[in-house]
Amino acid sequence: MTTLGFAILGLLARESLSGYDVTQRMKGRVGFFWGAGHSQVYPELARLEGGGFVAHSVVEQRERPDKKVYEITAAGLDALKEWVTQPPPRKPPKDELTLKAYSVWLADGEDAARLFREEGRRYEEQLARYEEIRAWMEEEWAEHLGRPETPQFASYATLRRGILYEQGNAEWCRWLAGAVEGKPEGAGKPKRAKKKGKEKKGKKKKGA
Amino acid sequence: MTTLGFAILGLLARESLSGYDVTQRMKGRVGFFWGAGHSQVYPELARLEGGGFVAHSVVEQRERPDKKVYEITAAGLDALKEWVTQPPPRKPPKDELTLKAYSVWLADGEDAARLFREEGRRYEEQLARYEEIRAWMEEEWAEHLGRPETPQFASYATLRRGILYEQGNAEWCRWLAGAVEGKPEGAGKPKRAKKKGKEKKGKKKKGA
DNA sequence: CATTACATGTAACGGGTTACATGATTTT
DNA sequence: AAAATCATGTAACCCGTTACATGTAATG
Repeated sequence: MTTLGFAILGLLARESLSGYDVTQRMKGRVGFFWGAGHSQVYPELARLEGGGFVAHSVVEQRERPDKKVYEITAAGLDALKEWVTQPPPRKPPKDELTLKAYSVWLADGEDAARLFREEGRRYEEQLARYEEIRAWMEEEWAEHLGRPETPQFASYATLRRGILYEQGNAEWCRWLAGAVEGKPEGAGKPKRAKKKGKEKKGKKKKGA
Repeated sequence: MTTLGFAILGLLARESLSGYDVTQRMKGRVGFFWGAGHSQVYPELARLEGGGFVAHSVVEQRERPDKKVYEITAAGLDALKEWVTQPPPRKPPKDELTLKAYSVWLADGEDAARLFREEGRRYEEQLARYEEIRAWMEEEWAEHLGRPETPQFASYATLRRGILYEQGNAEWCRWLAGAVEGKPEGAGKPKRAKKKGKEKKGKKKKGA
């Protein structure tokens, strides 16, 4: 069973959904950090059904295409419960922005400052959206949030993870943007019309 | 050009390396959050060479296999500089632990608390390792850390990103472990019939 | 009249992981 | 003698993204 399978089971454990609906939640990835397109969802649902973890019933609709509504089975619930408390394989986080930071010493200071200021702003925007949802949850779901056996509590937990994540990113971007600002010359500032004649190298790279 | 290619160029911009050496840095992923095995590195180096971004020279060694030492070219440096300040495609973070949290309402409270306490401990361990490196850098590289044009500064920047990341994870795990602790048993349904043995008693004590 | 939403699939491609393959030297 | 380190590659497979493919019905 793949992680995507458990992601889908996690949705179906809360409510029965069509493949289309599952795809919508996966796109929005609100609350839980995983994603998938419909081209992954439909085959995975078929696989889950083949394994007996879900079952579908066709719902006929007037003036709309018929849809298959998937429901989690007892076996599916068992598998999901088992999986939840199993420690996940920890894989190194891959973050392209951090990778860029690793080579930021080669870039022009203003260009770099612009990048990290911009990215920081986006993280802050996402953070603001999360904080809104959080406020809504804390008001609307007040009774559930002390009860870890409710799906509302679980949603709140993933949201808090998201908030910490965006906060960390935003803070780091702000710091880095400030640090590289006003950095002395770099490469290709003026529309690459002409090459820089100046070299700032005090050090030289080795190699043959 | 792929992200992996830029990751390798980022290493070679600092020092010339053999494929084996590149693989070692990629495994350790210290400082910069990307990873790759040797089966990815060797073909990618060949592709980079085909594109004129790197060049190799064979270094013969007595009592050791010969090695190809790769050096970044001027074209490679240009491509890397160009890439550094380009905004990366932001893709939804995929985190399996957070996905588990989304379904934590189905799990037994003690099992869940154990998982998140354990994971939290690992994040704290990684954090401690990073803080050590940080202290070392701040002492050893004191002069470089105010100079964004040095590779040392860039390494320090990625380290700070790592510290924030681990802090966020650790804090979240601690909070969640506390919140699910003492959760009433049998959340969705009585469990115990399908447990594959009760090994939970012996809590692997590996303290020393 | 055109676009978006609803609704479900398959196919091609690319990147990443694991396994296959070889071989010398140093350490345990 | 066995295992780890140095050193370089290829092949198979899995997962995820993008594109191909089809069709109705609200909405603007």
